[in-house]
Amino acid sequence: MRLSTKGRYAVTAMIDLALHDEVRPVALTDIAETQKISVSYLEQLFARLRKNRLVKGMRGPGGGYRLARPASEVTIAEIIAAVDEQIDMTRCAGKEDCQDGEKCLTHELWADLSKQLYDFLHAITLGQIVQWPAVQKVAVRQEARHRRGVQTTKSVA
Amino acid sequence: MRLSTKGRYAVTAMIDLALHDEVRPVALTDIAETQKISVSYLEQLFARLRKNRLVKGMRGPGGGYRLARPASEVTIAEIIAAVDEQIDMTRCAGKEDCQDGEKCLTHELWADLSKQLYDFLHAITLGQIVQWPAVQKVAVRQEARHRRGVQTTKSVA
DNA sequence: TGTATTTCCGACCGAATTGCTCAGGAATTG
DNA sequence: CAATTCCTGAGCAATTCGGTCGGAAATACA
Repeated sequence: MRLSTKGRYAVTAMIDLALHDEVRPVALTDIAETQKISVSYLEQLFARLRKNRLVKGMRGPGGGYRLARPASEVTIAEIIAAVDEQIDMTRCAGKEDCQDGEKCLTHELWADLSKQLYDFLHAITLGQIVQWPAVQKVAVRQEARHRRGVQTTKSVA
Repeated sequence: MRLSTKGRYAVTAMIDLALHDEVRPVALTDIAETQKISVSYLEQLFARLRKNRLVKGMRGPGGGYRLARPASEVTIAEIIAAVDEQIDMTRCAGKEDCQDGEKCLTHELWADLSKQLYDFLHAITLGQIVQWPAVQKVAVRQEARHRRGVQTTKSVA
């Protein structure tokens, strides 16, 4: 269980989807704008999210991404694990007896601690988060902006 | 709150200290051996741990590192925060109104989620971890090895 | 049918971080 | 004085982060 800006971007993007789910698909350009990161980078993240069946992509005009499952069934731990795509982590995982023929302290300990962390993040779903007051507040504001048809990017050809 | 191998090394090393505290200082060479990482890298980590008053260094033969406080008063969150030494994280922290004059969704949301994670890790102390069965088991084995004076590294010149 | 939109896909790239090496200085023990 | 161990700093290869570019495939709509 690793945790960096990558996971943060992914989680925030998923919240974005959860907020507008049932309304319309969310295009990556929208997310890129609100999150202030590039579309191409988001594409890489969403490729992994799609591979892990967390989102569904819909092409063409008016297209975008949707949650593949109800928000109440998607957990933070899943999202972070999907984009991290880590392989080994413990350096001695299975391949050799790292210390004296048995598992090392690092192995045992971190497995335990990591599991606790995972369980903690696995208990938090997108459905819960969209209910948080802070999120609700911003969501309403964003939706209002969208309905007004505001274009923050310059509409140059 | 970031979480990578760096934090993992630091936490595991601190556990090592907690296990042998009250007995003797632990030299970095010992930790480097059990964790299979270089002494110099550990020195860098411990420089930060020392700066954050989590450990005390004792020079000279028989020296090493000790916990600066009782194990029951040192939390995982502190350790990780000490070695991460992160600066900004949110890209828009304070310096500008990132969206429409108010804080952005990313900001609000991640602040909340990150705080929950921090609280969770702040509730786990080194004192608790050394009581875990898995840790106890390995600790006894390690201590036995140490008393026998076993040299796991080849004793070549 | 054509055109705009938007997901997909792959290659490549600069900057930061990770983990390490080397070289030496400062304190402490004996 | 000599060995040990912390302490400091410079530098370096590999990886990851976040991004750029160029295009292909699907879809909506005129």
